[in-house]
Amino acid sequence: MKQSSIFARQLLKWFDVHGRKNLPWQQDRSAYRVWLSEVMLQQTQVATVIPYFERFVKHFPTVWDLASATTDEVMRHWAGLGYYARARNLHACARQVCQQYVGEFPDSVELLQQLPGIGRSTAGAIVAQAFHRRAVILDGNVKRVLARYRAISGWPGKVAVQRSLWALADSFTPTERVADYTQAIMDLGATVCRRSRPLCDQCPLRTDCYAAARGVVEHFPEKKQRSSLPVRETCVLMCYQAEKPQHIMLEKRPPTGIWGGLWSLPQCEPVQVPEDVIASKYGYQVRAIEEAEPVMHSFTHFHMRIRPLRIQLSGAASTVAESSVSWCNAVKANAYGMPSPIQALVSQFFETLD
DNA sequence: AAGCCGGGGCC
DNA sequence: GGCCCAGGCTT
Repeated sequence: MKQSSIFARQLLKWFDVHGRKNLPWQQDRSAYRVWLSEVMLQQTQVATVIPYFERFVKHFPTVWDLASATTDEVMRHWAGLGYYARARNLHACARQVCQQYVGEFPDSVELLQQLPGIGRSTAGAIVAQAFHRRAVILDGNVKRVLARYRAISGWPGKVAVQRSLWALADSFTPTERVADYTQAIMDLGATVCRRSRPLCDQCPLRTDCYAAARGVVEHFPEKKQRSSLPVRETCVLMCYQAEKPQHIMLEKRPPTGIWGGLWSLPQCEPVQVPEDVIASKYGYQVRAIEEAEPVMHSFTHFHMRIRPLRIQLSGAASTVAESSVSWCNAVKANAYGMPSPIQALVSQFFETLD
């Protein structure tokens, strides 16, 4: 038997036992309901979509109801789902279907794809699930299943990788039970062939899966390669008082996040006004600010451009009491656990003292 | 080809 | 707090 038919056969056998068959849009199937669910499910998880779908079909039972609604009314029912261009396209699509097709969705991928908000994969899903005609889908779940099954390397956003995945998807799509098949491969991707912690011991395709055979399932699909890491900018405040210039203000960072629990210099966003930050957060007035040369520091996922501001304070702290603040001098500096770039800046600060 | 849209789940 | 998600559209 051909490999391509083994794939569908094993998948459908699994679907008959473990597949999802009680989703709202699987009941009372019509092109309208399938289309609506597919658009809502673009980049949105099933559990999030369900209540929106039910409210939507209650208020707009047919494509005619949706087409004749106002934009505000449609947007109101979409509010909270995100990607609001989907709602605008949905409304435009409903109107076009009523005007151009007398309220009947066309049953071919080519015609469906010409409608707003319907791309290749959504068109395929509608054809397979609403019209029970053979059509190919390739959404995030299918991409993951296929990339692992055949160990397809490269990031799926690349055109060459997309072409390979579409070709694979096409070759595995059967001519019988296409509605169940498309649901099955999505269910497998969502529940077994998950992005993280896949349940390979429950997978019906395991014996023929290249990635599983090599023990590298979680290496697929590959992530987008970051050619240049993003650069974030922050200002560090090197605060000292004229009366005791040998001390610098340190602040203990929150226990979680970047540099969690370490001592560091107070920070602010480049868009903030340091004078305001110091007054409101630490209760000091500023006498003078001098900006030093920026320092670069690299993390795994981004670069940080640190702009040191040497700030002379005037007067004592007013009402604001910061328990997480400490005044550090050159002798005590070693006793503070500081991130290396901050450590370097603090040492540099003490070296430049008279 | 790459950026954008967005709220929510998950780690 | 980052990454990803039943993608499609724009530049």
